Amino acid sequence: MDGRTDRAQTPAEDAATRRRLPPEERRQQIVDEAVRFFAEVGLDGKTRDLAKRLGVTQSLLFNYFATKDDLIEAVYEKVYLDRLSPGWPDRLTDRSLPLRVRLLAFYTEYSALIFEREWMRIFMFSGLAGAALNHRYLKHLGEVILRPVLAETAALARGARQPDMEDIWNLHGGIVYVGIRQHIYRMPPPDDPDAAIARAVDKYLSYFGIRPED
Amino acid sequence: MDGRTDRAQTPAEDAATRRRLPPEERRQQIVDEAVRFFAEVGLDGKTRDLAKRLGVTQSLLFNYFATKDDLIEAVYEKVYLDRLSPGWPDRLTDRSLPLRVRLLAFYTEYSALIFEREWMRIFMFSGLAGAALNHRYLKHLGEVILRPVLAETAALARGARQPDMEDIWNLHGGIVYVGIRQHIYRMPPPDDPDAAIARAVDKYLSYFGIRPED
DNA sequence: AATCCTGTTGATCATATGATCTATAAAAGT
DNA sequence: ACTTTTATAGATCATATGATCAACAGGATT
Repeated sequence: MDGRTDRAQTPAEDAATRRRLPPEERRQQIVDEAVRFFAEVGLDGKTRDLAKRLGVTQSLLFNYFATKDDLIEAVYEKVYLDRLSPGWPDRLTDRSLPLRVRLLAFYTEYSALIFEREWMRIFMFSGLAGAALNHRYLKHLGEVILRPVLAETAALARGARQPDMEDIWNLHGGIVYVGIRQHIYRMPPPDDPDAAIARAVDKYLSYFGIRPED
Repeated sequence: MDGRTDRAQTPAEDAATRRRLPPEERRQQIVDEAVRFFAEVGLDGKTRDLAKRLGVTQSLLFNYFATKDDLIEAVYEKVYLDRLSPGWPDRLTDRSLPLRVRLLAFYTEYSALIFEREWMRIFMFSGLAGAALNHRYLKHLGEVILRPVLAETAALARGARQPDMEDIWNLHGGIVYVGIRQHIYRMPPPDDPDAAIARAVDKYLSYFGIRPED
């Protein structure tokens, strides 16, 4: 043995992760790590494994969350909340700008938010589990984003072709699928995701005879 | 108590599920039910619950599969196998037919195969779990379906616009997303899925200046 | 420096879960 | 009818897992 005393603050322990944190801070720390953890291994991840990652006892988790389900609920809220900015409906319907510009702005920002491993995977896990928040989110998305997009498209569409909701879902799905490929199936991302999005939007608009400057 | 003897073949037991089946038959029965079961509850479904569904002891499962992972592997094989018919590459590149006809035929048949709850959910669960078969399938799909579609599109594209692989993935993703919405997120299906597919294909073709008769 | 509050640990419980093994009984062979 | 074979059940094991609780110790207050 070397001369070091062994009453040590174990050197393996992260210096930044000091013990005895204020409750709110600890709670956030737990939720943050839980998001990463459950996103990786799925919602059946074990509390002991999560605790190990946190460098904390498994029993501590139950000091902050009465049950594992409560913890998962907190993960859902952390992940789902503020993912749909309240400003978008207005911006999507701001007819002082061409629809193309509006759609590109929306999907560029939105994809930056959702093409993220944690979000994509938690969303998928929770969807498969039939979580209520998942349904609410999709309903909300349909109402505040997709339906306005439909209305804007219909207003500008020229020719006999009129969009229906299925067309909007197709646009949306084609774009979201980029993130699914990357984060769920772990395929390599496109060279230029923004370019891919732009082409998807252009394909969509041109199908309804809407020009870039419309 | 009533007068019935209790040595009964329990009336609850399904008459069709007679005991002591020939091994191959029993094995298939187990895999078939396992597909439904794991598709519903996820790959962390418990062997005891599966056995209960089968009206069989939990220990019997381990007579047919050494481990639970082996059973899941059998589920994967059952589900993944024969999902990509070997005839499609030839049919997709058969230039005696318009590309539109070929694409519609493919996606109509393909969607009939994959817009199925068991497939969709097992595919997603296995993708999230990082299963090797999932990667292989997607690689295969890219090689035998999407790449030929790219080549066919490129051959017919008029104007400056040339398709790249991302465009094909976008077409594909937009269509597959119909199934994801329906079976993963449990949203109501489109009124007419085939019509939705046709519009997706038409949108795609028209973007590259390909006419229906090309 | 002594005291108090409470965030954290360590031991532990009850149950769940994958897996094993022997006894049973259904069918096939003779 | 008797024997043999083997598919299946039932009991059981070892470990994993969510959850509980008393005891400890960090750090603020006095």
